[in-house]
Amino acid sequence: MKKESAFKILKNNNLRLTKQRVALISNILSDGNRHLNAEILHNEMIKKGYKVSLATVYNTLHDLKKFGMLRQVTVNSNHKYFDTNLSHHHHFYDEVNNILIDIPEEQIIINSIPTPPKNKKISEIEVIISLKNKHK
Amino acid sequence: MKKESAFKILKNNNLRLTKQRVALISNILSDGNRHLNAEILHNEMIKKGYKVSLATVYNTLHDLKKFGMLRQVTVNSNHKYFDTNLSHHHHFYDEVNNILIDIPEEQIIINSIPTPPKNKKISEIEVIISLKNKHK
DNA sequence: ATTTGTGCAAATCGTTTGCATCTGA
DNA sequence: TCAGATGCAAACGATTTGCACAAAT
Repeated sequence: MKKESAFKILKNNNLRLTKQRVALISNILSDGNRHLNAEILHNEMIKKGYKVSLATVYNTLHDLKKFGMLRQVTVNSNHKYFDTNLSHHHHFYDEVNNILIDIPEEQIIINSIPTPPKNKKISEIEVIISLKNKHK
Repeated sequence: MKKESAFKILKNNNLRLTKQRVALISNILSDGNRHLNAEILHNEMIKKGYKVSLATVYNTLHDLKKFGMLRQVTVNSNHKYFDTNLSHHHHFYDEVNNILIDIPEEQIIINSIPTPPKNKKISEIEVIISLKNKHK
């Protein structure tokens, strides 16, 4: 099942089914909604015994992003993640632990939106709610 | 007037009034709401004939951020700016030209906000509306 | 005189690239 | 067979650090 999706993704985009790509994609898709970056993913692969280079991890992440299989989320101020949750949604950003937490789209209702500048249109609305620890 | 604010900021935070810091802060504050980064600021200073090193620019930006005189904004996916507009507000992000445009807080009304996870509280809500060019 | 800041160059971090080699179609 | 992919190491851009020198208190 996991393998099948990896196959399909590669096939649909005329990418060769290399060992590395299949393994990477399977791993990315294997575990629900995740927020990962190249380093995390690379470490996971090594730990699981797959041999992949960091460069290939970057390539594959960018391929998947290009084909709309991953979304990229950046938060203040230093961290960049690829998000395997493709549904439109927002994020909590835990400032203390540096992790993102999904917020389903319907939990944030925006009632008023400014008009975009001339000749521009909205491509995406993203809400990031930063979190700090309670009390203190 | 500009100089005065620079003096005050430094004084209030026990920073020495060095030529470089005063010049940098004056420059940062001189021109309304801006979105700048170290490189931009450094170039401006050079162009205006002030001698400041890039390292000092970084130091000063971070000092000001620490003291709440600047806010840091990051957007997908590569650009990090220091925002001299301290009032709470949101941003358009022009994907084509890589620039930020302020949105006054009151122009975005959020009607429903999810409950933060246990033991966390909201420190900031940030909305980034990405823009692409119309038609096409 | 003492402490703090500055500037430079070297170091670091995450990411990208060039290129020789390998591999899937 | 051979275009496309991989892995490595070198290159890169943004930021940071270490240290000798300079300036502020």
